[in-house]
Amino acid sequence: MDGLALPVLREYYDTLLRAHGGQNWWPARTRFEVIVGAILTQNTSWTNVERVIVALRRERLLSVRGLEEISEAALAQLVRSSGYFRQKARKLKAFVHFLRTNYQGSLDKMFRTPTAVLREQLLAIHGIGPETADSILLYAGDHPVFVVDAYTRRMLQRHGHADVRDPYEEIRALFERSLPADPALFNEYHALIVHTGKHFCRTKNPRCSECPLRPFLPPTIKEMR
DNA sequence: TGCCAGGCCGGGT
DNA sequence: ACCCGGCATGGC
Repeated sequence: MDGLALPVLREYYDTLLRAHGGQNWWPARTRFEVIVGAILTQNTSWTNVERVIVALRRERLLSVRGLEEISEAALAQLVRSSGYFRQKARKLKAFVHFLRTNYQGSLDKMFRTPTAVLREQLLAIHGIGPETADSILLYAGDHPVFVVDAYTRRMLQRHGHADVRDPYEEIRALFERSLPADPALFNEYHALIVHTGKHFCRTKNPRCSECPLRPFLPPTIKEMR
């Protein structure tokens, strides 16, 4: 992948927006809930996460204090249905510990930190990798970073713009230099990619013929004959 | 019934 | 700098 912007990424966005309309993501009531959801949904379907969010809300645990006061073992049981539950309990604990230690438990203070600095801090937390860090920055903090996930990679790969093994940072840089640095745009674009991916690009039963981006696909071998 | 889902870590080359 | 096994539940 070279260092050039890809104007076609703007066309994809326009096309997806026309086809599906605004997605109004991320499904969450508060910034803290966004962060919890971002951690819980790692390699896990959102339906498995939703039950946990509901349970945590019922237990009044969707707050920094709440997660600080419950034991890790008890938390693990509550997040069970989101999978990797011991790992995720530890990760949630690690995040609130970070927030308390560095920002007195205040998301306001945390998100006032310059984007690049905060991104590095988030990446240093156990359980927060590039996608989770960027989801937190964009969807909870309204910072202008593009979130790259499995759907994003699949889309670029199918259209011949990237390889599966391209590093996360390169994919992110590609989007960020091809688009204006607008959090609302990045937010909507990523939501549209996920929405489109879920409906048309599943490994099983792909309905690619109905995908709005189909006109942009390179011809298959069969079609070239 | 196996495969998959909005990743990340730690240890090994 | 990559590569890989482990982590775990619920839906189809």
